Amino acid sequence: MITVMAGRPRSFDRDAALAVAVEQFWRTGYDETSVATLTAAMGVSPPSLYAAFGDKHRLFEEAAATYFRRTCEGLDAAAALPTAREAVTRMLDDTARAHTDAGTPPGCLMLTEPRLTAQREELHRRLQERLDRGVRDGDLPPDTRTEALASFLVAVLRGMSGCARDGGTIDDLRAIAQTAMAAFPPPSGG
Amino acid sequence: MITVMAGRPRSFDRDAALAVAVEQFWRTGYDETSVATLTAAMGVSPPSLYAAFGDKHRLFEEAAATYFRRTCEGLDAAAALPTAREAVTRMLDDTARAHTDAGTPPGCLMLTEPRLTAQREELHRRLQERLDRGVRDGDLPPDTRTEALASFLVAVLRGMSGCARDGGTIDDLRAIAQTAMAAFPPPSGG
DNA sequence: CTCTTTCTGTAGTGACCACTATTGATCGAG
DNA sequence: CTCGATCAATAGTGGTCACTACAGAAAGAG
Repeated sequence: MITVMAGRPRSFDRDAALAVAVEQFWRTGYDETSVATLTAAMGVSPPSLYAAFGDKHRLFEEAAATYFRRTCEGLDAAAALPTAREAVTRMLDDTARAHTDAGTPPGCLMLTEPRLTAQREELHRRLQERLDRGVRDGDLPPDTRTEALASFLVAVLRGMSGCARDGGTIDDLRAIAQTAMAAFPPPSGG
Repeated sequence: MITVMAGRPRSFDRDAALAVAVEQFWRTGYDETSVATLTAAMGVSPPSLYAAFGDKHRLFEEAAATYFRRTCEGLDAAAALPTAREAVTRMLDDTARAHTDAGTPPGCLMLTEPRLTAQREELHRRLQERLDRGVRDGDLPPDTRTEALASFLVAVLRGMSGCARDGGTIDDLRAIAQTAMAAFPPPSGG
């Protein structure tokens, strides 16, 4: 079943426009990002935006999903490291870099936007899974409270994002990450 | 020099109205709190609000200062404990309770509101001062990186606030606090 | 009492919000 | 070419925003 495509084709790149929307929502959040600024930044008139993305809320959801997918790729790469400690260390260092990258807005959309609770829960779930694997692999003590440790790590990540939004540098964020790793269980028994 | 007070007196309690404004800003933040909801909650008409508090921005600043003053009282009480470890432990426990108290909005105004960067810097300064005192008192190792530790603690506090806003319970926040304390330097040497 | 001052409520200001009706342009199909 | 379909841009929709002009009410000073 192939849908027949007659009529005038779209004159802008939908993916490129969505990327611009991601950047806007990332920089100023959902509420502070108006449709007028979105259309201006995307180079698209309001009717075209609504035809292509539905409404502001659905555009945000699509933008947030895009952002989350990209974040998870980095997360999976870190999680693939041999031990939980290496995985978490890598994740924190990636975070320090990403949250202060000059080419993108400071901080993290997922960790800052109030309405993205579900994404943060998913992040927590993935973290805990990696920690549980560390327990199974024996590189974390068997009595490790993986859920509390995952909650702690999410809190630290959120704190790093907030620090970046407040103007913190990559070194500030690395100092937080390094200090946080002192709370990570040592490899040899707990 | 005494100012002569003629004219009709104010018909509402300014401090009580301010307390209501604190609660509103705390619950929904600066941008999401409209003057209309403020006047409704405070039981004051718009012109009275503007006569008593200036404008929305100044009302917010006054509300934030009130909130901050109250927070600092608890902070000072914790800081007065004998050792830095006790002080920080108490502060984290107070935070877990305050951020999930049923009588107030979840989380923390100072740690959530983007425009309150100065208050967070002041919090960081106070934390570092208490840690420095711990080093001087000898209950923290002399090589303790107090600035990084203070940044870490602010990050954890912010993470706890965010967790509370996402629906976390007091036990969730206590688990974060307890895990974070594992990163605190042990009392006897570094 | 009058006069002055300050508060109060009603009612509305222009600006911006998310969103859309309408019209005309531009494509593929035949 | 004509025709039908889908796009795009102009120009607005009602609603809400922070904020205020205005007029009447309530107090102290004399």
